[in-house]
Amino acid sequence: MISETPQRRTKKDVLAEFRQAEILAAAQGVFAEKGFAGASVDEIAQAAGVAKGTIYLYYPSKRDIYFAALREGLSALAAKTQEKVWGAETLHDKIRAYVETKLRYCDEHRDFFKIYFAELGNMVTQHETRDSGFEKVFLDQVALLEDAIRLGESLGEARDLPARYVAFAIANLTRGAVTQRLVGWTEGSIEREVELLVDLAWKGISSQ
Amino acid sequence: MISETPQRRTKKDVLAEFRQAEILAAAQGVFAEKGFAGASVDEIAQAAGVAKGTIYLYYPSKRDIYFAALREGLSALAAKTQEKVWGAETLHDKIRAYVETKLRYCDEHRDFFKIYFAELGNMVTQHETRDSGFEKVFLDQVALLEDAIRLGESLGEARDLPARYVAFAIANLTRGAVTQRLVGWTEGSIEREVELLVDLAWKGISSQ
DNA sequence: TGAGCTACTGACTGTTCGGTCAGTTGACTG
DNA sequence: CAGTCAACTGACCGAACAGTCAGTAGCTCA
Repeated sequence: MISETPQRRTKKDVLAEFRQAEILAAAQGVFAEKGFAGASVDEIAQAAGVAKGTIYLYYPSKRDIYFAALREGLSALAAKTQEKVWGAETLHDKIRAYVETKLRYCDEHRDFFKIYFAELGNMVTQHETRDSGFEKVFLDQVALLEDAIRLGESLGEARDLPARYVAFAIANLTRGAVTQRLVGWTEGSIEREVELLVDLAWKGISSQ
Repeated sequence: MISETPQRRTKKDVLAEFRQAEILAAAQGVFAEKGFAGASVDEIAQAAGVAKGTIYLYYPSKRDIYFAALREGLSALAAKTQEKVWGAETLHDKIRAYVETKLRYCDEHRDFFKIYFAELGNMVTQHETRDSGFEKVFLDQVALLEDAIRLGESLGEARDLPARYVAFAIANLTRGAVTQRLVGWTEGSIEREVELLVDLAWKGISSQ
């Protein structure tokens, strides 16, 4: 009996996790298409193939679904970016790793990125977003670059510049490029775009 | 009688314009603080010091107020930027003019910029925005830079690069810097920030 | 002074939608 | 097969809110 309880519990949890993931995926699609305000819980339920009540068995509110969708994609992206940047040797390669990871990830997770960038925009007006520990994840990404640049400077790879500003600049360059792809203003191979962006950034910061 | 009608009409129009502007200013404040969805028409009315019904005497819908607020600031910004960029001689000065105008304007019209950037973010998810002739104004700004860069290339000021990409890059750099200021991640004098950004961009694109 | 007119008001309406909960289904057990 | 239980359902509720319109205030002009 004592040994059975944890087993059943696990089985139940697996099912619950499956449902949660199912709902989350549906929600991501709907939010990406209509934005937070434009999406209704009924729509999400329909997309997930369940009744509205079921949604509320797994998430306490609409906002929670939204943040869950955001958090899921965001932490995966952050982890991947960190891995790639840390794995690169030189500053040049680190910058390429940063830009490339974001651009590729965007191509594979368009829905997530739509939500992500819409939310970044809303952070300016809606304060709620900023208190959700979500600002931090974004700033951590910048810090990743900042550290790399500091290191590069000390090794003489880059000229002496305020690392924080430069890190923001590269992050902004990348964010813009991704946005333009999402909106359809830019086309062409990712490789070429990465090349161009890294080239620009590198010329801007390298010590000759 | 025939000569009186246009006079009275003018007087009436002046009053109407005044009210419109009054409402618009109030709306800008409310939208900047709460975003489109978060703002209610009642709130705007209260901020403007009029009853809700009055709002609807001057604007047909909430969306229309929003777009009016956006359009007003946007066309002023676009005009000013164009003037400054066209007024500059060299490519280097044109880029500085672009960056500086935006950063200064942001400082003076924070409310407008909050709405502007929130909307740029929402353009990714909400298609309505994209059909409102509003996308064009943004792209025109980029085209301004693009032309300058093409000219600079032909004069040997800049190395040979796809002008459109570079124009987007500078626009993104600027947009990011302004966003960071709005959110409070960056401080310090505008002059210094302009210097840094232009320096980075220029090193990136100049022909040695 | 009072008739006419227009800018303005704010209570009201219809609708949308987040969230609830009494009831149903179906799997499992003894 | 009957009984139990948990996952699931969807009609329902109440709040929020965009937009309306009958009524008021106050100015103008005869």
